[in-house]
Amino acid sequence: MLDERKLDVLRAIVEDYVATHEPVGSKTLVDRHNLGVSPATVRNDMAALEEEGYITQPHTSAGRIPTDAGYRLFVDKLSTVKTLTAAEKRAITSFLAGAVDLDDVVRRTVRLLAQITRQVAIVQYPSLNRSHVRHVEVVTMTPRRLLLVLITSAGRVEQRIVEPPHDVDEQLIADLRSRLNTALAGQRLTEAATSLAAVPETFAPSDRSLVAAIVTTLLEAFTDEVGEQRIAVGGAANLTRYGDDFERNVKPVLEALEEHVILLKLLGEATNPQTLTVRIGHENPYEELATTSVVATGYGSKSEALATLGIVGPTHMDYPSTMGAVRAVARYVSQILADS
Amino acid sequence: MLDERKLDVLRAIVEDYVATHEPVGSKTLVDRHNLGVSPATVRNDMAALEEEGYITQPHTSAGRIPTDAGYRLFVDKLSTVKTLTAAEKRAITSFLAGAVDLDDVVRRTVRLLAQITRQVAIVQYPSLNRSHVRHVEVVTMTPRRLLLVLITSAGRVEQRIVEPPHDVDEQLIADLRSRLNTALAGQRLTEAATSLAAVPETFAPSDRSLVAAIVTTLLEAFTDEVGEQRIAVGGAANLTRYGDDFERNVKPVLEALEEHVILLKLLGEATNPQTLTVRIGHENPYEELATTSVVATGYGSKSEALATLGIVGPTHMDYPSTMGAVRAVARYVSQILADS
DNA sequence: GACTGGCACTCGAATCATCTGAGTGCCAAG
DNA sequence: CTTGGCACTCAGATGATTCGAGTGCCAGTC
Repeated sequence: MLDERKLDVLRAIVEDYVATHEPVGSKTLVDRHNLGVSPATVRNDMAALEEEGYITQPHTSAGRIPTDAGYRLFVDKLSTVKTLTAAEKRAITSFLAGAVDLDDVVRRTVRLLAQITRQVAIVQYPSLNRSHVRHVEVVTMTPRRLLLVLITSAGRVEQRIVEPPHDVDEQLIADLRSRLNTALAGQRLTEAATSLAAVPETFAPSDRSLVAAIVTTLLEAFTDEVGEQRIAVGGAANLTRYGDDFERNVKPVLEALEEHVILLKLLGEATNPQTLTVRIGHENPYEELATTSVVATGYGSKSEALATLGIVGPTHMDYPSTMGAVRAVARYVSQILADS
Repeated sequence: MLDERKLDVLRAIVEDYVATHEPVGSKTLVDRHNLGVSPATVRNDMAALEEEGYITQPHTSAGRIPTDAGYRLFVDKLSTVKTLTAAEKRAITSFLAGAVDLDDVVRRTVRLLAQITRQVAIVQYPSLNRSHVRHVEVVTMTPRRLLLVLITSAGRVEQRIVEPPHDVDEQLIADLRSRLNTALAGQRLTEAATSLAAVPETFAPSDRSLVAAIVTTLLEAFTDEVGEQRIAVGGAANLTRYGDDFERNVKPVLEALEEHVILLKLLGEATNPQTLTVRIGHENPYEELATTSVVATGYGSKSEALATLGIVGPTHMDYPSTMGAVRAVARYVSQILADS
């Protein structure tokens, strides 16, 4: 049905349209790419491609533009992910290496990704389902006010204030602190919740109500921490490069960026950094984002992804470069995280 | 020069223009506001107002629009800050009350502010110049790897990893922990840095190199913490309400939102929550933001501001309502922070 | 059978002329 | 000082016209 040359034509159309953002006609196509055939031939091929639904005409006497299906075919079969230059790779590592803590890594990653791809970048904070309890700290601020601090292996810190029903004994706190750490340290957050429930029973009945109060709050912190899916966004200024139809193209994206729930859905399930997810136009789950594509991938470790990062941009983006950049950034972030 | 009625006319022009975003003429003006005089009279007044530089004509045969100076006069003399309805106030308090920690307070505040004002909201995290050391924790992760955790009175947590030159003794760590807390707890971050310098000397010479390494890292954390000026932004989708001249109006703002340094400068010095800073069009320090106004105020406590929050919007915004909302939110956030 | 040059046709976008009306400035009268 | 009246201005809307990139199709060529 579609021979080699027709695919070449489709590839040329996509590349041209992405570069110019203007419908591309048969003449310009043979001028710019050396297809070795005449415009008339190309026109025949175009007719076939349109028949198959890969390209379309905005109006009768205009050139063709790729459809979502056209981009899809292009991404799947007609292009290869572009690898970054050595200089770019160096820039990435040195920029990421400067990070001081997890938050900083994420912030830098977002910035970096937005800058390289010149698109809107989205980075999900490392998910904590799989992270471990590193340390639990109980600090007495005043006799009636305790501060609980939970530190996880992903480097995140969760803190809660507890106001116990009656004054607390410093000795009891020290005891509690050590028992909590013995019971929980090294456990996954999800398991830790279970272990936690058993702790109050090990105390003398008179202390149990107090311990229970503390444990309850700590438990809340655990579940919050597991459930929370934080996200960082950057490069919104790149939306100006979308083209003009502001209302239709830019507004929905801007709105989506405010709703982290939507972003999470857009990013989708975390995959390992080898696999890139590309969702083109209508393929993504929001009607309003029909002119928008998402390129995402997991990061965290070679085998198991901790979280997802990616970019959002117009369907007429430069997929090979963008995909290359997203993949590279994901790999380097994974590396940085593994090292620290 | 400008009698009472001329000022009434200016007020009417501003209110009308803000509502319609269209140049307002003498006829429509007398129709909509009951000024009690004829269009011809209004025209004379308008001529005077234009002479004085408060209004201008986009072109000869069009109505008038306020200049920056016109808005300035309106804000300073012709309007009163609009107070919120009881329902709105209740909504604010209940929304803020649900916050679990400082980060959450800030996130909620941004969202709230963006929603009420329907503008882009900016909230600076409480500045730490004035905050105190609440607790310092030293955790042994492996014998050659320590985790330092600094908790401040503003509820922020800073963490660092130290890899000491040789294995550490658990006893020494415990000792160090208690000495650090005795020396630092309750001190302001800036003072604490000084006190910190004296700590190594109190240890036996053999331990000093180790202690010094830890202290140096902690010191870094202190200065980072003091210097860092984090900012949260929200409601960018409201930029779509700017009008149409995308390139000129929206793009610069979107770009500014990425640069937190610029935002900090826009927000300006923190004032107490009673005082509202309004910077109109050219008054703000960036040429590109000439069509943009900023409404900001400090928050934190009645007398002394911890940080600044505010909104950014088109010069033709509804100042009385916006100012009312900003002021109200600042007050309620201050209250929440004081309570916790 | 695949490719090509030629040609008539289509139709959006650009150009230009014209019209319309909201809004102005000014003046003379109240 | 205010007002009705009036001539004037000019941006924006409307409509006719042109222009040209691009198309589909066909007949001829390799």
